[in-house]
Parts: sequence; structure tokens; C-alpha cells
Amino acid sequence: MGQGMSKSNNVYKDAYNRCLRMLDETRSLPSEPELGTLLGVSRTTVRSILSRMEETGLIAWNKRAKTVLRDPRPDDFFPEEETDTLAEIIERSFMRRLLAGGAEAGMQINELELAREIGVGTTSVREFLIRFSRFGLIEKRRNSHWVLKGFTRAFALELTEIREMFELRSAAAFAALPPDSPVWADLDRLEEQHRVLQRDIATRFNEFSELDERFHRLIHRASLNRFIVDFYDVIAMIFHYHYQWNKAQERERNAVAIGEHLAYIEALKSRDLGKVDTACRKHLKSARQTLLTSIPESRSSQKS
Amino acid sequence: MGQGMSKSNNVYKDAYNRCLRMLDETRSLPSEPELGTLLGVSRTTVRSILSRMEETGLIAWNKRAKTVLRDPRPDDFFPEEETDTLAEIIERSFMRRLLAGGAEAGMQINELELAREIGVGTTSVREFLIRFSRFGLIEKRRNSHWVLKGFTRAFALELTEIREMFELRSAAAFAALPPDSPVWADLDRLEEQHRVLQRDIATRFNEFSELDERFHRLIHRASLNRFIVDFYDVIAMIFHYHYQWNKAQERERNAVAIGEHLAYIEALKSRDLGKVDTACRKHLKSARQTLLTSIPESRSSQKS
DNA sequence: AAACTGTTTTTTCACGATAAAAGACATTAA
DNA sequence: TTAATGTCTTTTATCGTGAAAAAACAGTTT
Repeated sequence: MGQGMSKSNNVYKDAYNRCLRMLDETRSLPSEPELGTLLGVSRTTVRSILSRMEETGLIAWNKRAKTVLRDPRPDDFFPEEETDTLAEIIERSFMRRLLAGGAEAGMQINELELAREIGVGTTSVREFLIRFSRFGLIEKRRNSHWVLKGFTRAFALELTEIREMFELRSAAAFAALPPDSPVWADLDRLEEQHRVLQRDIATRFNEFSELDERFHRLIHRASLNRFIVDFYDVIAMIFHYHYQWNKAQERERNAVAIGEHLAYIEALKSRDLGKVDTACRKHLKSARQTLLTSIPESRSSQKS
Repeated sequence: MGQGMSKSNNVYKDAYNRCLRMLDETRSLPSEPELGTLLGVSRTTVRSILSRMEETGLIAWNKRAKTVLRDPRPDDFFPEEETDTLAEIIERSFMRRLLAGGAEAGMQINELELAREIGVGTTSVREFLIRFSRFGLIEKRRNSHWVLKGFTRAFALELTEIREMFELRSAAAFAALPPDSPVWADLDRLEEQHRVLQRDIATRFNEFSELDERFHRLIHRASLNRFIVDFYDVIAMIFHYHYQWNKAQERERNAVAIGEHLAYIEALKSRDLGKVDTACRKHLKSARQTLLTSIPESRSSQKS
């Protein structure tokens, strides 16, 4: 199935689903350009969405008048898996392979094989690998194959070394921001969300991962340095998959991390550089520890 | 011309030219696999090279016997421009456009237009832009165009901030390396080359750029951190083009830099961390200054 | 048997083509 | 006369294809 297909319409399907959820809130939809910005798609896509909504009897559409006729039913939505980007699909498959054992460091990566296995064109795989290479886990041999460098202890140490350098600097920059900077309001909001999560940690502990990323990204942005901000993508990627495969004591770990974040937030609000440094160091140390213990101590643990 | 061509044989042509230069030194060529490793290409390419050399009467080739019949003439070589990688061609065109004024920050980058202008396929341009994006000069809008962030003062400051962080750390790591490490011999060799160049600075000042890169790469490698080592690619790229467009007082600048490098090398050899830090800081400061003064102070000089 | 040459298969690189999505232009309603 | 809708054009995303290059396999020579 699906061979010869040029481009999937996942942008349309995803926006359609999101638009359906908006239907609950209003009795009539805004103008096409407005909907476009709301959904983050072009007007062309908005019109496709409206067309279908009209066809399925969800709305009546005549020029500017777009009245909601009925509430969306579950079967109005497109299946979740059809809303994924090709890049996401490839990344998931690739990471599954990488983490599902048998991914020895030094192993060759075959574009053609990967493409066939995932069922996509080679071009998309190539582009994915090029983008992915900045994470430092794979490397290209000129005119030849890619080599897997492996998710090793060395990798984790190199990653955290940079992370610590960048985050300490960003935290210091954050604390030095003027009181009228909007980041302080963002920080207050994050603090509140941490407290809420701390209260319900027993059941909602798996929501921490997302909060964690937002918190650290806010801090990194204070560096006003694109290389520091961009580097957080590497960390986020690693932690994203790390959270998925290392479920051991997840609740306790997250509870501890929330406590450290709150102390870290307090330190930032105090604007005392010494306190910030201490709180930041403490959290980063335990983050590193968590990451390191989750790495399968394989046979070859290079790096002197 | 050349439309519809699938893949240029630049690997073959480049290896052929390099092989021609080897002909001067020997009366007979080594085995095919050995030639392959020597030239960094596959045996398939080696055999194509040998075939042509036989045809043009450069060698007699019968199985293992490959005897050189005559010296290569200038017209035996393939033209230099035919030996470039597509990636190199695209990078050059792109950078020329970028530096040749009229490249306002915020400007859109059109893949199709770029491809047409350079005379290559869109895929190659896309892949180039993806690879190039790690330099922080361009950024992709989801499902849409690329945006030029511009070679601004802010960019230079962000770049040098990271560079200084990384190099100070690498230099400290370098100085702490054991005396039996091979890097000390590398450093001695570089020192000697610096002295030679210092002597002939009046005429050979333009050779400094390449020496500069080798010196700093050696230091960065001492960090044993792939992210630090890889980041030097960003610096190298910027400085590479910087050297091409900023010829003002090039000789003086390079003479000064050589002096700073020699002091830096002395400090490293002393293994005194304080001295290393001082020498490194001094050189980085003047490198930053050089870069900053070369940036056209455009209208919008953001960053608080 | 080890290392080479000869031959065949596989993979990478780059292209043109096509559907999805974005964007530009023309027209119309408020 | 502004901001929407209707229509048309351009660009991006993705594929299949074919030549260049690599890699694997098989047969020879030393």
C-alpha cells in the first residue's frame, strides 16, 4: 500500500484534528486567515479543512459565515498515527532500533536498508541522518556509509560536560536579568506548575518530563546565545528517549528533581549568584547521575 | 550543458589527479587495494584510474605489473574545477551570495531559486542547507522557507563566547596531558612551522590561515569532547570566509597572531595553568577583535 | 594461505517529477 | 478602503530512477 505516494497530507490531518477540538468552544469559526495563524498553517490548508467539515456536516459554510452544526464525534478525527511528520516517523523507527539492543558502537548504518525497513524514500532518510548527526551519535564516512558511535558512557559524559558549562552560564545570566523582564513571570508560572505536580506526584509523575524541558529551556534562553539555546535540542532529545526506556524508580527520581527545581527557582529569584550556582550545580549533578546509571555498561568503555 | 546528469565523477577525477602526482616519485605503482587506501577511494575507482592511465599511455598495466611509461604532462590532469564536490560548489555559491552584500538579515532563502541559479538539483541544495544550518546563520520555518539570520555582530559575539569557553577548557586539558602524549610532538612541529612562517611573513603571510586552523584544532581535540571538537567546524567555516573577504592589514594581523600563538605554545609547554589561561585569553581577545572589526556595522545591531 | 586481480552486487549521490502546502494575486463584501 | 474570499502560481516534501562509487564475492597468482 501507499507506494508511489509523493507527500502525505499529515499537515492537513493534524490541523484538522486540532480544529475539531476548537469546535467545542465556539459556535462559529473565525475568518480563514485568522484560522490559519491559529492553527499554524496556510489558508490553502484551512480551506481544505473547512471543505471537509462542510462535507461531513460539522459546519455550514457560506463565505464568511461558518456556523457549527454539531459536536465532533470520535470518528470525525483522523487517526493519530496519520498526523505524524515523516521526520518523526523516521526518528522513532531509528531510535527504536538504536535502543532495542544489538546496536553496537562502530556498526554501519545503511540508508537504503533503513528506508526500505521504514517504508520511505532514501532522500528522507538521508535528510534525517544529516539532521540527526548533530547529536553526535552518528558520523559520516565520506562517499560511504554512516557509522554509529553508540550511546555510550563517553557520550553521556561529553554531553553533560557541555550541558553543565552552558547551564551554569545561562543561570547566571538569568539571575542578572532586570526585574521588569518577562522571564520572571514565566518563572513564577513554572514554579506554580511545579508545586501542583509535586502535590499530585503519586499519579502524575510522568508529566514531569515535559515540565523539565520547559524549565531548562527558559533558563537556557537567558544566555541570549543561539548555540547554547540550540544545544538544548541535543539534551532534550536524549532525555526524551531516556525517559522512555528508563522507568526504574521514575516516580522517586522525578519527585527529587521537582524538589531540586524548586530550590533552583528560589535561588534564581533571590538573584544571589552564589546561591544560583550552588542550586544549579546540585541539580545538574543528580541529572548526570540519573543519566549515567541508565546506560548499559557495555564491554568497551573507552575514554582514558 | 550537463542537464539530467545523475552524479558527477569528481571522486574519480580528483583521485586521478592525485595519482598522477604520485607517478613522479615511483617507477611502478603498488597493488590496487594499496592504491585505494593511499588515495582514499575504493578499488573500483582505482581500476578506473588505472584504465585511463593505460589508455593515455602513462602506464603499462598487466595484472600486478604497473610500470610507468612516461611523466605526466599538464594536460593529463583533469581541470581543477571538475574535481570539486557538489557540496563544495553549493557552499561557495551560497557564501558568495551571502557575502556579496544585499543579504539582509530576515531575508527568505528559496531552495528552488538557489538550485536553478547554481544549476543543481533541489535535493542537493536542501541537504546543503540542512547541514549548513548548524552554523547558526540560517533557520528553517516548518513546511516553509529558510530564513537568513545574517552575519551580524550578534552572531560574531555569540560565536566567540562559545569559542572562548571551549578553548580555555581545551587549553587547560591540553596542558594537563602526560609528557608521553603524542600531542607534544605535534605541538613542537607546529611551533617550528610557526617560526618558519614568522621568518618569511613578508611573502607567505597568506599561509597562516591554514596553520591557524591546525593549531586550534589540535588544542580543541585535547578536550576529548566531540561537541567541542565539532564546534570548531563552525569557527573554521567563519574564519575561512572571513580571511577571504577581509584583506585589510592581513599581513600585520597574521604577524601579530603568530606571535600570540608562539606565546600560547610556550605557555602550554610550561604546563603552568595560569600562564596558559593568560596566553589563551590574550589571543582569543585579539581574534575576537579582528572578527568584529570586519563585520559591516549594519543598520540593525540587536542584542541588548 | 595470504594477498592480489577479475566480476558482480549493493549502496550512495543526485536528478526530475508530482502531490501537498504555501503564497500571491484578483475579486468581492462590509 | 480594509479585510475577507475565490483563484492561480510557486515552493516544499517526497518518491522512483540511474550513474558513480563502494563493497562483496569469486577466482588467481605468488
